[in-house]
This record gives sequence, C-alpha cells and structure tokens, in this order.
Amino acid sequence: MPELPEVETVRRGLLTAMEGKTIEKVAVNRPDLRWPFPPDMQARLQGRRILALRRRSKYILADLDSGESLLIHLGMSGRMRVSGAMLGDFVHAHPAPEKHDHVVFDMEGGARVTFNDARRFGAMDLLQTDAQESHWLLQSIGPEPLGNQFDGTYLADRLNNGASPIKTALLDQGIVAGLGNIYVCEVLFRAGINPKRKASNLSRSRISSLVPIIRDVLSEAIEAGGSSLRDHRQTDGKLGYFQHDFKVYGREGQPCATPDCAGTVTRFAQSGRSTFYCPQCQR
DNA sequence: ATGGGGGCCTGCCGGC
DNA sequence: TGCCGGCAGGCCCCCA
Repeated sequence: MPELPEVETVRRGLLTAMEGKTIEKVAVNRPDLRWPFPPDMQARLQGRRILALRRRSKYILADLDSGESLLIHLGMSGRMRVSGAMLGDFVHAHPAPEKHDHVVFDMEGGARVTFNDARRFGAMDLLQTDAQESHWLLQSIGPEPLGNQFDGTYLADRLNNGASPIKTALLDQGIVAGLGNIYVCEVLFRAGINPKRKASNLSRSRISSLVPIIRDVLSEAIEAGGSSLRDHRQTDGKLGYFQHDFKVYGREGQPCATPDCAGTVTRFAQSGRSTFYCPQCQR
C-alpha cells in the first residue's frame, strides 16, 4: 500500500515499537523479496539498536547502532503489523502467523513487527547510513514534496523540457519523490489540469500552482492515516480514511465533484496505468 | 534520449 | 461452483 502518505503512516505506527529499541530476534522466512536480501541480513540486524526510524520517498529507513541502515520498501502489497506491545490502553497478543509473513522482528519491550507482502514487489536492503543517498535505489530520487527544496521554481525548471504528459512527469520519482498513481490523479484534479497535457506546454505559473496542491493533498492524506484500498491497514490494524476524500481515483462514471461541473469522471490508460479525471473541468 | 510497454507476483472480482 | 481475464497503490529494464 504504498504512496508517501501510507508509508509515512506506517513509519509513525512503528515508532513506539521500534525507535530506540534493540532488535532482539529476527526471523527471515525466505531469501528474497523483489531482490535477494543482503548477505547475512539476520546477523546484521539481530542485537542492533534502532537509533531512528526515518522515511525517504516511499522508503522506510531504520538507522542502526552499527552504522548501517535497514531500507524497507512496501512495493504494492507490503504491510507491517505490530503486535504484543502497548497500543493505546491495552496489550495486543501475538496473533497467529499469516501467509506471506516474510520477515518478523521481535523487539526489546515485547513488540513484534511483521512484514507481510503477498506480491513480493517490496524490498529490504542494508546500506551505510552516511552513504544513504548513493544507494542505487535512492540516488536518483528527487526532492521530498513536503520539504523546502521543492518549490515552484524547481518544478517549473524540471518540467520545462519534458516531452511527457504531466501525469507521467509527476509519477517520475526523479522529479518529485513519493507521488503515486492515486495522488497524482487527485492533485491534477484539484489543479484543474488535464493529465494528458504535455508538461512543457504548461505555463510556469500553472506548474507553480501544483506545489501547494501537492503539499496539501499529501498532508491531508497523512492526517487521515493514509488510504485503505484493497483492505490495506495501518500497523495497528486500523483503516486510514483518505480514500473517502478521493475525488476522481476509482470514481469512473460518477459525476464530477467540482461545483456546477456537469462532467463525468473518466478512466483511460496512460503509460500502462489507469488515469482518472474529469474531461470537462481539467484542461 | 526518453517514453512506453513488459515483467515481476499474488489475490480478488466480475462475467460467463 | 469454477475458470478466465482483467485489474491492482511500484519500479526496474529493455526496446523503439
């Protein structure tokens, strides 16, 4: 379940169980996810304390006291669930293992964190914390959309030469980190921009207007605990609620949410992915 | 060179 | 009920 708001929601849900805690025991139940696990992963994790739990783009990074960081990617179907720790006012017991539980962390303090990923598009790797940005998966990722380096000037400059449609450009992780298919659709709807428009044909001011919209959509989604599609859940099993605020994604055939717009939400394929938009008010 | 499609996997849903 | 096609929130890689 993985765009930036969902990953951030997962990271926050793991803080109590993992940050500042020692990894007492790790079960690695298969040799790989999308790629092979790094050599001796279990030994390099066990007994290490997690100094900080961070997020970069759609990746979670656990900084260890060994100078390494554990990189975790949820792919399409990756989930993390926490059990056995104090969650609110009561203690959750460890539930029975489930199909596709690939890596299980038993933490100091009694929490168990289980990584489950049916499709195995997810990934785990170990990297040197001080060389994070040169890791092959992170080295060409663009600025964080909620950070200071992401502004109208940057985005307009980056999209200036783009021959690709704005939808494709915003999905490009090298331009801005963390946006995926859902939130790009929602952002373009709010901006009133047709997803087919060539990025380079949009005025600088229209491109600049995307920046606060991107920040708002992502912030609101994080605030709502992410989106729960296909039964995705937070680490404590609760559902996020932002899917109820989708205006176009998954709403093919429904009337456009824009006041006084008579349009109908339409779906079409764009570079192999579904795009939802209103042809009437997105220009 | 970059934009688009294929591929990686499993699960689920709708239609016949 | 069962089988089949289509679809799914990501992202690397190859090809034109």
